Amino acid sequence: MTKENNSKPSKELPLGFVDRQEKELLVRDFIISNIKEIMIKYGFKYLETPSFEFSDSIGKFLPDKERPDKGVFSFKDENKWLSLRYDLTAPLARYVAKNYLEIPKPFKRYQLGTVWRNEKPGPGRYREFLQFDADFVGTNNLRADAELCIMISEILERSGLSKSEYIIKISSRKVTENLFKKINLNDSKQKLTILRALDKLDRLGWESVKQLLGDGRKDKSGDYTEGAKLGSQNIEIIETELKKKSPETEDLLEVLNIFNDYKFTNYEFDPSVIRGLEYYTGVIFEVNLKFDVKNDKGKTIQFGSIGGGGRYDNLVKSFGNFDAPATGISIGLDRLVYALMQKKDFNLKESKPVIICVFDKNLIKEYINLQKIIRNAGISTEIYPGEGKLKKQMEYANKIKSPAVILYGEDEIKSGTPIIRDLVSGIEKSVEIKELASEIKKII
RNA sequence: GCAGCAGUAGCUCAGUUGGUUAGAGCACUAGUUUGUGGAACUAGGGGUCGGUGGUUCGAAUCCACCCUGCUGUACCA
Repeated sequence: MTKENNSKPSKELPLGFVDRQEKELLVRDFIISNIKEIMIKYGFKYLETPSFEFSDSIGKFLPDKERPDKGVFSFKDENKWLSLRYDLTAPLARYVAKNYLEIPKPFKRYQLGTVWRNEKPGPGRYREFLQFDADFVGTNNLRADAELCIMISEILERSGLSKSEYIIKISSRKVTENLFKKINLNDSKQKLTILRALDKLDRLGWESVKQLLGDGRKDKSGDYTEGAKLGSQNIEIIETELKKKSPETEDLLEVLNIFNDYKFTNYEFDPSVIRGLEYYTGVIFEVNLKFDVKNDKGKTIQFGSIGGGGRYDNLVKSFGNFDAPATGISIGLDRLVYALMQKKDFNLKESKPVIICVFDKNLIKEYINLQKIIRNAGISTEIYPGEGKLKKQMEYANKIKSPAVILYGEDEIKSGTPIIRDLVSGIEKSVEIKELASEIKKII
């Protein structure tokens, strides 16, 4: 791939990292501005925490305790290990534990920030991405969980999705706990395997999931996954239980009541929603898109959910002295943007300045004057920033999709009437300087 | 991690029984137009054919290993 000699720096990017261009960034900014507005409306505080944390601050919650560093980027500073954060929830728990006595209880905060994961990237998934989190800390009230779902719907709809294009799937850790009781299962390793299998239901379907609950499954590339080794009777019990269309656990019944009070309907109970396997303790939810997402070659890809969350009542406690139940939601903003851009033409304003052409360097004062007049009128403009002939300047204007060019050579300066060339129609118009700005506005 | 497919110019790709200085379209540069973009025409630059090693008189082409990318799968706190 790299054609450089070893002596030259590589122009390639590390695996899973990407450059992002204006078009995408503008859509992202648009969504962020919606989020901020809605967060203020819902009464959340804005917080920022650093990109790095001590590794054990985020690592002590790793489910795989034998390899605490797997999946994160870390380095050793003096004698301490630091890691780039892999989510915004662990830093929040750390922040709450650190500032517990000062903050209001319950504490509602939202955060926007880049997170990093040292794992294999997939379609629409990178190793560096922007996340949005909103959490309630210090309350058991299930209205918090319900309101998170309602709030995220408002964000999605404000950003351009209709009700038919997304759904909030909701379940509870308690659903699967009851299930394990029913089949008399205590082996925690086996439980984990079962949860992981069920989590794949919407992607793989019942046939494959039953294989994963039993002996194992071979995927279409030929790779084999070991199963949970359940007997067929237990598998059937699981299937019947999970095909139930309405929830039976108390927490979910209450959340559904609250949804009803809010007249919120764009959700569905789905017991196959599992999510982050270890620290969730109660209600869990997932935000799913209901349309196909394609990659840049036009192929439909397995996109998965764009976010989710749930109740994690023991996370803050694990830091030490303070016990605070909590619930929160995370959205992968870059993924949301990626999907949204396929659905909708946002037509947001890119930078497309009117170009003032330079006929002669000695006339630069004249051009600065025009530039000042046009910019003061609130119009994006620039004096051609390079060097070269008029043709080259026109090509530049065309390339950056400039709406118009200002021609002001010796003749025009003599008469004090610059020419505006409309780059879409090609029509040129000679105008008085005092009408310059208003004439440009007619075109753009 | 495992598996399938792929890697030839900036981009999209052509290039089979291995044979001279490796091609096209688009893009780029200059000109046809000493002050006019998007079209056309002319000319030009750009590649140790992902890398290393091997087989051979001779390798983009065959073999081995490695690297990178895409897709699926595992993991995803």
